[in-house]
Amino acid sequence: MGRHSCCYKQKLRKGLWSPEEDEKLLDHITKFGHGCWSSVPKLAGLQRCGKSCRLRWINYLRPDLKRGMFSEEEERLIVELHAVLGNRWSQIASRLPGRTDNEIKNYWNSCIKKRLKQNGIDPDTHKPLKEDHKPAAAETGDEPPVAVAPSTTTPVENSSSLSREQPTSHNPTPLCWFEPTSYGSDALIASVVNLPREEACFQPLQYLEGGIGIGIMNPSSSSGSSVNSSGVEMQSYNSPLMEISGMFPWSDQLLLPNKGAEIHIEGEQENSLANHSFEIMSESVLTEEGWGPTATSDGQMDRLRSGTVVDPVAAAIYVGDESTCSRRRVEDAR
DNA sequence: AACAAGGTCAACCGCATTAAG
DNA sequence: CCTTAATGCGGTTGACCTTGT
Repeated sequence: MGRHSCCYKQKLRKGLWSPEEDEKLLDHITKFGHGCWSSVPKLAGLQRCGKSCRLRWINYLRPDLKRGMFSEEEERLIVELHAVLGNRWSQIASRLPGRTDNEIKNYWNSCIKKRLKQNGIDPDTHKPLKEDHKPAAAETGDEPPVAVAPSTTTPVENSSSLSREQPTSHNPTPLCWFEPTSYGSDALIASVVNLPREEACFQPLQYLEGGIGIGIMNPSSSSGSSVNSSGVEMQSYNSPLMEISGMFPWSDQLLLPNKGAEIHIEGEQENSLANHSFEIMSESVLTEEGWGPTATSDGQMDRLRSGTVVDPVAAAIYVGDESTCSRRRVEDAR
């Protein structure tokens, strides 16, 4: 255990990669693929250990890397995912196409962390810092606000410091979101979901385990509201089942090539139970074959497939045993 | 121009997990 | 089941760069 055996070998280069080394590695992997990493340096003619080659490929040479500055949307996503996942950089990276875990980790440590602190947010807990730790207003001055995970913000912060766009007909105001029952729990992970009433768009979250659930809540299943520790109004739902919901197990075709598969809820907004429909946007991903037998109840899947009509007061992507999921709706303060 | 301080980021280290024999 | 090798991940380091004095 412990150290990789190749680390003991002599005459292995360390440190920065030269352009020649990059070329050799790129050429080799382009032609033959990496296969077993420990054999790559020998086959590619490099005086490096396999581990070093792997890292160089993943973090620098891979052709699908995006590079360049992080967009505002990427930054917001990182903050939101970090609020749920903590320092699981590889899982966060899997949600940002073209970005590496190392890149995100560096960006977090050098930029986001600092800005969250300046905004009075503890980057570790994603909760407001204590009053005496907050910087003076003058100190927070010119830095643009960083997006804050919704589950951690107070209503005041929602209206003042979030860098979300203003609602328009194409970009409606997020109605609500969900909080996980506890960080690190797989029971419910949906805090990254903002639900525009008119045009909810979800992306399956690769890090979830067990499956993906899609559901729509009916206000009639609400058991009442309460105010959480951050002062955010929470709506509780008693019913273990939503009006329409289903659990779909992860499968390779869902996870690997189509991380960005989308599920839309679309339709005109009216206050009736008959004005919204599901549409599976990527049939190649969420094929019927790919849907598992663990649907919550008979009939619901058929309705979902055919684009059924419901009132999406709220929706969530969650995982695990549905019966253990406590779903909470957070009213948008705006 | 020279230096110091702070920031950035590529790469390494060491541990945990997984796979193979 | 045990051992060992391979792989993956997060934390850390240090070289290089930028900015301020």
